Amino acid sequence: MRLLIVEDEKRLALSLARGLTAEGYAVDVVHDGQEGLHQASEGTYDLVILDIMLPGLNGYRVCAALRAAGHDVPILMLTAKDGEYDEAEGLDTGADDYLTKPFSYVVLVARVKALLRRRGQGAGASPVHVHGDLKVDTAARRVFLGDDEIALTAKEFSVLEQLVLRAGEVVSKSEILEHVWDFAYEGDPNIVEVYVSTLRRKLRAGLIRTVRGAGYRLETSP
Amino acid sequence: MRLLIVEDEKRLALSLARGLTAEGYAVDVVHDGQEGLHQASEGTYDLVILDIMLPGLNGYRVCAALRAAGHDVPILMLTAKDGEYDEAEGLDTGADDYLTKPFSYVVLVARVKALLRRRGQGAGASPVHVHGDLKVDTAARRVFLGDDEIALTAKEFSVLEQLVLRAGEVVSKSEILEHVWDFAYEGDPNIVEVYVSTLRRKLRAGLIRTVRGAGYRLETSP
DNA sequence: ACGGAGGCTGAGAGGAACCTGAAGCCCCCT
DNA sequence: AGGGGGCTTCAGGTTCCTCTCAGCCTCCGT
Repeated sequence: MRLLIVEDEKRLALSLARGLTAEGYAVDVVHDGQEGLHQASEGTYDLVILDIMLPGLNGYRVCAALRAAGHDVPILMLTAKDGEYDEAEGLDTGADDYLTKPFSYVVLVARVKALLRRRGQGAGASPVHVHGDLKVDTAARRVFLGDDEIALTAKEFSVLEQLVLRAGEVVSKSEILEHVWDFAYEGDPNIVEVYVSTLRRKLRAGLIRTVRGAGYRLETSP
Repeated sequence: MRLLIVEDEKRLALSLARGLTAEGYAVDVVHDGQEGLHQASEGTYDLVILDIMLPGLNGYRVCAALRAAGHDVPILMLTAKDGEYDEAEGLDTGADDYLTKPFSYVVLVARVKALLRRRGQGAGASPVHVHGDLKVDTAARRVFLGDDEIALTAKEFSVLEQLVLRAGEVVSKSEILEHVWDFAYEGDPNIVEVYVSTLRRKLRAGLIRTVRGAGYRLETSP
């Protein structure tokens, strides 16, 4: 993880750099806005820590210029004293977060980690199950086949979920019934077949294999 | 954000609860120390407001017991008259802040916010959430869509906040109810739908997606 | 090859889940 | 005490799920 610190107070910059290096990040430091913009534009950083009061080009400008150029690197703004930071302007220019000096070192590290985590969260944090080109995100309740999102109803999703959770194993119809419906379900057990049929049509025929007399199995390898 | 008020003066408790509810917090009230300890031990509160003079078990005891049990929820102590509060004892038992009655409403709210903010920082939570052109600042309780600030009421904001905090995931109606209203909420669950409807009108229709049979999901990518 | 059990699937009735405009209530401010 | 804003309830309307049913297909044992 590479961080860029744009901060003109050399003592502070150095101390931050030292600390963040100790946390395991690769840290570069520049001392004015112009240089900061130039460096950050390389697009090789995972996060930019940006002071607002800077010689040359102030933090807002740097931030706005980066966004205008299409960079979506996370930006953490630093502001000298309470009130200096104009929240609306900060948000407008596209900063992701801000910290008011003086801040504790612990807080800074926490924010940096939070921003990096948030950024990396596109797919990582939620329980996502992948089997071949099938991707099932149980937190978002979304299903992808290759690049296409497949729209499933609540029951359809729940049935698929049962199969995915035990991918490669045979799951019996009664197990699916008990988990997706109720233990007390009184209806036609055929309902499971109906949903499997729908899933095959919406996804791909070969994905859910029937094991006669036993149940269904989600294929794990193509 | 869920708050617990432990206060035996019913009039005061009620008035605090009312005001804090208006600020957008979910508030529960209990009237004696025993019950307060019990409730707070559930660990579902983000902050506890604790009177010192209480029937059953006084505030110091409740506070100490909570800390002894490993709970680090922020605690704001209330004390009847100047001098009653023994600062050393309060700090010893692990309170985070205290207020001397009579206090103004504004001061109370400010302290509550400060404690919650402080906690949020330590945990690495960041107050600004950006998803596409939607920007939500949970500390300032402000919302921007593109360049325009959107005026939201307390409840509207709280509902949106729940969705933003888990952007991309499905949040069920009952989860929203429990966090924004109370566990004890007896009203029509349809209230959530009403607020979602309002948010869609004030923000943009496509932003909050209904996941039938499951809940709502804030869209993260266009 | 044949029969039967197990499995598949299209169609449609019925209803659950959801949306939203309207109206009442309550609190607070003037 | 009047008015306004926010919160909540309610009910009508709409969408689209769910489940049943019935006929057909497939597999397997004899």
